[in-house]
Amino acid sequence: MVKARETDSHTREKIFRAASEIFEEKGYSGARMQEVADKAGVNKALLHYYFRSKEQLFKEVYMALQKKMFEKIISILREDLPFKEKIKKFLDEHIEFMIKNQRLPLFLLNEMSQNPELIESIRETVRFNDLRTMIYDRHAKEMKAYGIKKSDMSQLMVTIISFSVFPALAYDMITLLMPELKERKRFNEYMRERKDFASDMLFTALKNRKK
Amino acid sequence: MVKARETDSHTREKIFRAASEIFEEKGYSGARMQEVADKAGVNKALLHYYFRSKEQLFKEVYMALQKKMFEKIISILREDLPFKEKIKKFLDEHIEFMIKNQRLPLFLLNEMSQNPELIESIRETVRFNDLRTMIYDRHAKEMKAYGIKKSDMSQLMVTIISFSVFPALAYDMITLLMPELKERKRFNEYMRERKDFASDMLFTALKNRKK
DNA sequence: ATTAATTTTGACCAATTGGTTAATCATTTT
DNA sequence: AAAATGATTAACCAATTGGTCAAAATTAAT
Repeated sequence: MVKARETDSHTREKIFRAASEIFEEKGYSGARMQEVADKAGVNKALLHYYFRSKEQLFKEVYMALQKKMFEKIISILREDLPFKEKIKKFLDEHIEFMIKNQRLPLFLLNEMSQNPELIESIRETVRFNDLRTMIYDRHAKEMKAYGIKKSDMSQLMVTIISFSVFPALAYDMITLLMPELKERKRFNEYMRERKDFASDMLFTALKNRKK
Repeated sequence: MVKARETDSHTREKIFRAASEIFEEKGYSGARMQEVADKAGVNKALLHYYFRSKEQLFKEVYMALQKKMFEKIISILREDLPFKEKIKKFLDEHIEFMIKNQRLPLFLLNEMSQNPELIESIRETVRFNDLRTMIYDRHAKEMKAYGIKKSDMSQLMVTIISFSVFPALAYDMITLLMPELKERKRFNEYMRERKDFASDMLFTALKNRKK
């Protein structure tokens, strides 16, 4: 039984993964340490051995998930592409990301609202100053061509992000109005349809906007 | 026999209001019966006297809040107005509604995802069959003029709703990117700006859409 | 092989939490 | 005024939950 010392970090990892799933599904206050232990297949005392407390374990999980979310958004926006290409790529990749991580944004927003001090912790792991300025300055020429002012950027960015994030967030509300989307496959199709829908709507509006 | 003393419904009402606030803020699993009692200024046993259990109290609160949310959306969409007016009115009224009820959608979506059997309960209090069909059929002519097909309605409706709901849902994420919006006053301004932004974007896109 | 260090466990603890109950207080009815 | 009914409370209770600890099991070092 050379079960080896690899179990060291292996066990910690198992716990972390189980905790991630359970916290993401039930939130901090809904999650139970015993359930995490069961899912990880270890004794509950081990959770405290590797991660002092529920709060610590949660914080580590939260930070990782927060990083996952924001890094995805920011890395795409940072890329060196023409504006239109960049937005299209964002919609494509981020909608795929939301398909694979449907529960992620609801979890994050909920915990943020529950625990305001968590919010700023993102700055420890991901750097982003004023994304508006960054994007606006980088695409100065194109912005001018579209007649976009810096002050328009706030509405614009929220709108673009909402195209991909909102359906993931509001899944349960949407499927109430459109029950056929409850089927996973149909919902994913719907999300992928949304790539072109959003891109068309956005750029048609920009191209023809009134001064 | 005179219908009991005024305190009857008064106390029940106080508890219900306190519970509404606390559930909306902390969710089912984060809320404590003792805290509700304190906020209502009554003994904890009274909560059980008027509402059997935490679950019952929660369900009553949830149903009321759910009704509040959906009735607002649906009542506007039902009104007898030309399509464009209707959408503009929706954006106006619903954005004002979201300003006054910022936490409402996050609460609802969270509880729905936590407790799937709650979702369908809406049908007990608010009637809405297929909103898409209802709206599409009612505005058949205008839809044709815009070149909108019935199959476009799903994306369109989600997009329109997201204009008002997403900023309320994603408030904490948005203020992370735009810290100046943390000030309540500025955020409300931002929301009101959004009425015209959304309406312009939507109708410019519709008017110029490619076949 | 022995010892030392690390990891894992079961049994236990104290605090919290939803819920109950019997007594008290207030109001209405007779 | 007394009895009856309803509202309110303090004191408990049982279950759950995060957390601890000493012993056992496993792995590494001597």
